[in-house]
Amino acid sequence: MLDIKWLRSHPDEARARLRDRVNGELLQQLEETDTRLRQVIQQAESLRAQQHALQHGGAGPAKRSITETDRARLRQLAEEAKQYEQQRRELEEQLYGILLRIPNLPDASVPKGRDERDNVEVRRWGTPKQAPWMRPHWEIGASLGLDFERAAKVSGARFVFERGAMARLERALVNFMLDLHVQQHGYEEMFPPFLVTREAMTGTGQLPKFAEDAFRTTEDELYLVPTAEVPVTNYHRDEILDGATLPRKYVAYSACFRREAGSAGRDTRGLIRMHQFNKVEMVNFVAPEDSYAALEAMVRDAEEVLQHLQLPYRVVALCTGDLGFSAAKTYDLEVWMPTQHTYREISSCSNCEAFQARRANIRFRAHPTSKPEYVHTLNGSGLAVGRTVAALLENGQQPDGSVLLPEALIPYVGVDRLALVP
RNA sequence: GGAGAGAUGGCCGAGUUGGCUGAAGGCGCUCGCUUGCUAAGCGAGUAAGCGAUCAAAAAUCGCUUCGAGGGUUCGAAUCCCUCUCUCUCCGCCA
Repeated sequence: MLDIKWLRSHPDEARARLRDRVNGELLQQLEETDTRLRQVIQQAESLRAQQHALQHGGAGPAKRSITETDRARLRQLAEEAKQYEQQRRELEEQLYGILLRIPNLPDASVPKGRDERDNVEVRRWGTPKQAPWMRPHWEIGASLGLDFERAAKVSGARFVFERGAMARLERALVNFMLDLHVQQHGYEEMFPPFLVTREAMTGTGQLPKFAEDAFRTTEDELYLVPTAEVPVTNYHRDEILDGATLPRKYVAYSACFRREAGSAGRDTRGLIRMHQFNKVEMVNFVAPEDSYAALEAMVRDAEEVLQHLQLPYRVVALCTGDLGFSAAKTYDLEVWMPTQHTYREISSCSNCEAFQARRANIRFRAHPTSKPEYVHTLNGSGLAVGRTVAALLENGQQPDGSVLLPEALIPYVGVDRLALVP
């Protein structure tokens, strides 16, 4: 959510900076509603002030005895004030509804552009391999413990069973990533709930605009988390944090659930686009002046996972048109996929500035006596585990159909290669 | 799921015959003083949000907020209703 006061005083700048992200009509509606609301607020408050003046008769405590004429007048004032309050509530709701649908402002450093083709590559690491004999990960995986057919029988499309060493690899990756971030990068491990309320989903920006992407339980109106970002960011909802405790860096594993509405036909094979996948997520709460340095650090933290896994990748700065709803700036990490001859997203690290903090009401005091201000929140995958498995299979495959595992993973998996499941 | 108790400011905790309570007291925190360190002591201060005046800040004025929503009343932390959450006991369960 953007700051209404800022929008009020910078209508033209808002329009210009949001041009690639929102149509101008919404901003027009916002201005009109805001103007009407402020008129109504003034009228309602002046009526209340009159009421109080009559009750108190100047300074001091309220009068215990009130004359009949005053009482009649007060009754009338109360009635009028009630009507304005009603209008005020309605307008506030409207205004809030509009604000919740306006995406974040891109930072000045974000490249201008319409879609992913305008994203800017920042750097590369590792040497991509490709060879004619290499096979896509779902083919290699079929004999190594990836079972999509039975998953379809049990759960439908876009689910998977993993068996044996493959299942162990999945679990090993989670542990490896968590250990790395906790031991080397100073994160605190957190284990979050996988079902969250509508308020939590609104706090991070998944709702109200993207309801069709989420799985929802109908009885209780709880949502399956699409990412641990949702529970972990909302962990500090409605809190005023002590500035001395910033930055707070959390890392959490969670299963992630996404309906993938609108992506029919895309990435239908393999582990790339699932309804359920595992992810290790980093979340930072930082003071505003530190958030861009924190974003760079977070990207490096995610990159280090790929480096330990010996997976070639590149870092991409998303352009204004490709930015997610809540993000002011985002770097994607894209891992090399030999059989697709391209880099595929495996991590996304974003600085949301105060956008989520304003929605979720997360503030801090720089000093014990200073006014509360909104924190900046950041989140980044570190990494998406399913896609990491896919990348390991494709990049580590051998001509005999086995898969060599990177050194760093061997203690976690217990073997140095995935070989045929008998 | 059944029965009972509760929800007040950064924290703890008074206040339930409706008005003088935005809210006692304590802790914490900030500033100052004091004691040769530490600890302690003394004094002052210390909620948030919104609106108006203002170029802006500061300041001032006004409004709102005692879990949430609604009701009674000129007036509600205090009375009534609904909901949410927490705690205790019972049941069930990994």
